[in-house]
Amino acid sequence: MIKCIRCKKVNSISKAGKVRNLQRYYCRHCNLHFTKGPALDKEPARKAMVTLQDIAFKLGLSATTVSKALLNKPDISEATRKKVQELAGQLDYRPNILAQGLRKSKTNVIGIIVPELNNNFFSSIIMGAQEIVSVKGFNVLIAQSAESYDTEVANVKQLIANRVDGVLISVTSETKNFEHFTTFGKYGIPIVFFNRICESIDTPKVVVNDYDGAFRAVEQLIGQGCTRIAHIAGPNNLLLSKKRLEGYRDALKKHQLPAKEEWLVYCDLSQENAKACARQLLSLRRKPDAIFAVNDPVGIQVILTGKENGIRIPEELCVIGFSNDPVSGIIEPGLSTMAQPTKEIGRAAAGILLDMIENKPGAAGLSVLKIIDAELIVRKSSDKNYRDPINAVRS
Amino acid sequence: MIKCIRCKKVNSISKAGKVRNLQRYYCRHCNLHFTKGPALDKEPARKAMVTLQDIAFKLGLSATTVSKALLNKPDISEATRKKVQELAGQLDYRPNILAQGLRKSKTNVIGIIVPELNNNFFSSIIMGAQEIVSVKGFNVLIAQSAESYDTEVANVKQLIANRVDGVLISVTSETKNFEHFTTFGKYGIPIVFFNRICESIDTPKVVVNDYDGAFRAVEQLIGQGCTRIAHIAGPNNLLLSKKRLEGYRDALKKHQLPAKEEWLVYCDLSQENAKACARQLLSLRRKPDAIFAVNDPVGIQVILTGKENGIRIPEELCVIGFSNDPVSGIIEPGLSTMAQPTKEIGRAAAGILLDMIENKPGAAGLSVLKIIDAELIVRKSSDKNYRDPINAVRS
DNA sequence: ATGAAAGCGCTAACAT
DNA sequence: ATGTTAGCGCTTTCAT
Repeated sequence: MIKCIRCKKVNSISKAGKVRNLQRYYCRHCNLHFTKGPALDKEPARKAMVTLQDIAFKLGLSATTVSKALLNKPDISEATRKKVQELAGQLDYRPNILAQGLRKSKTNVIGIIVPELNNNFFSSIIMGAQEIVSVKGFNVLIAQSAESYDTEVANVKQLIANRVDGVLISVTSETKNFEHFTTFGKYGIPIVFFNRICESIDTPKVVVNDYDGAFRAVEQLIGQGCTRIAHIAGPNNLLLSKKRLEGYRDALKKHQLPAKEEWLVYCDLSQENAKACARQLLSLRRKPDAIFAVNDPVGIQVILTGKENGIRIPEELCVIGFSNDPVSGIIEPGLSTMAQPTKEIGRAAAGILLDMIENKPGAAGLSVLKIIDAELIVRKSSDKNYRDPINAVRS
Repeated sequence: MIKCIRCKKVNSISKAGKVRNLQRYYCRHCNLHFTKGPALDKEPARKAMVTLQDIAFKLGLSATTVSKALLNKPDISEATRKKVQELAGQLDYRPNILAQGLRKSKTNVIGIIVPELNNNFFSSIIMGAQEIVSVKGFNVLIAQSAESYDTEVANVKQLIANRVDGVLISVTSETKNFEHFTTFGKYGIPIVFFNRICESIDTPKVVVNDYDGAFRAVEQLIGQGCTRIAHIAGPNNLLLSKKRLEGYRDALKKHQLPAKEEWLVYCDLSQENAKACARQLLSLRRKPDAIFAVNDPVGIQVILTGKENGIRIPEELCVIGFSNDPVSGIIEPGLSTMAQPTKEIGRAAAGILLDMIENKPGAAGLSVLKIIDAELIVRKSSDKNYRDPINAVRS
């Protein structure tokens, strides 16, 4: 009797043709096709991994000698070293990382905690970090907090259980208590914060110059003649929100522009809430003529909402964001923004973390703050003189 | 003398204020701020991880008994079990995953090989997979092939060296030889292909119905009255490219529309090449009145290129893509597409992989093909009757 | 119901 | 220059 390999049911199975000479079946319960193979030779030829012992045995040496030879220790004869390395190559020997880790209390794995993997900003940073650590033989374990404090606490436990050698962290938008991160410290696991950092923990941090970036963004709007400039800020517990808000306020102050209470709204960074914030600002009696959004996804919602309400951008409303999401270059009008060099942030954070992992002793008791400049990118959304490309005029 | 903790230089250091009562320094060479802490109590209070031994000792038991109690083995008295579990909870005991793995030859880690992390389609699939495997206590190791065959081969080695228990794979657009994947089989590591699958390896696969999706996409264009329908296909070694091409051809055939040679171009899926393909099609003397793009990123380049050339979409040119990238709903005009349920793909592939990992014996010698339907989403790019939202008319 | 012993694969300390 | 011993933390026989 043929059973579904998923649900084990028998009566939902029907034959479904043949594939490469094997009878194919279909389980309508699971919506699953599967093939019953020729039992694959019973003993599945499952090659065991090659170990030091294997090599030692074949060469009539001890495992120790082989280990030393492979690690290029000085007290091994050239001849032996060569023999060993050659055979290891032939057999495609890979040291068992678990055994190594167990022995050395070092896993060669770093963890990364990000709010959301599914987000260009964070995935790019991860790529940058991976680039750096992989050349040193480190693997990356990614943990997603999904912007949830509870999940973030669980992430910490997960990474500790995995005995990671170090962790890169960008905190949740709802994290106000940072107690859980100190657990890493207790176990001597170094951590580096990036982007969304925790001020109160004395450990290295990598950020862009949020204050300066915001300041310049707002000055760009001012340069367009905007005088009623609103700001959709991020959650107040995020330092970057505070810094960008500060930059916004100081830019207005410098140019003696009003900073009306009603022109400042806080957003939890969710798409829905961003839209709500945009609606709120755009339905004001004393409507702003420009909006500085705490980040691009929010800025994009502003543009979308503006368009839905028939507001002409940039003529009636200038918009600028922060981060330079790829969508910003595609949406129409293009969203001006302060670009963050994501790969570089990832690389910098990873570099510092590796330093800490490698110079354990020296690294204790010092804290680094690496500040990377953001770059202004002006697109149509905040450029009243913007001319559409010539060849598009025809349309 | 204060040295930079990065470059170790002494003469590029200047004082830079105080932070939380600590002297802050700045290295102009590295553009780095750092603080010299109070040496953090010399012995950094670095708590060692709690082990079975620790618990056993405190309770006057053997490690064996503690292990059994924690694993809920039947031959332990209720009283002991309770005592042990309580203390373990108090001490926040976490079994050492490496030791467990070494002992059981099982790491509880699955690998995922994707072309690019920085891509909504793949990152969403990873999220779906992670969701499923994490509840069973598995971790995910992500390897990026960067669309490079050589990197993919390296990824395989990396994952094997990490002794992963199973692997989810979506192959590179340039992978023609699948030899390297058989290495997993040799070591008894189960693999599941998704999306970009390898036909020739007898192992489970999860895909959307590419043929049917393409067929319906093209029929949608035909329903708009388009008769000169072009296709930007994917690399020919990808099965999904072939299937979508087939669906395209059959839809044309069914409706007795011409399938001109010059209306079919192949794209390597890079943004630059996509743009080039779009240009090529749009500069034809006998210009197509519709383009079916193998995926959304390519479709987006078609729209962008069309707009650059003053071609009105959808009036002069209809466009449809595949996958439903978030950008497709934002670009103007909105890009019609066949949506792929990414999370579901990830979940399905992960579920099958876990089955294989858990029923090692039963799983050998059978192969599953799970086909998920794509869903047609019509947006303005292929809807000649599209009406802009009423409240936008004002603009 | 409990524990002693062995061993997963590796490496560092200590002989020889 | 090579090998012996021991142990990282855990689980699995196999006693008791």
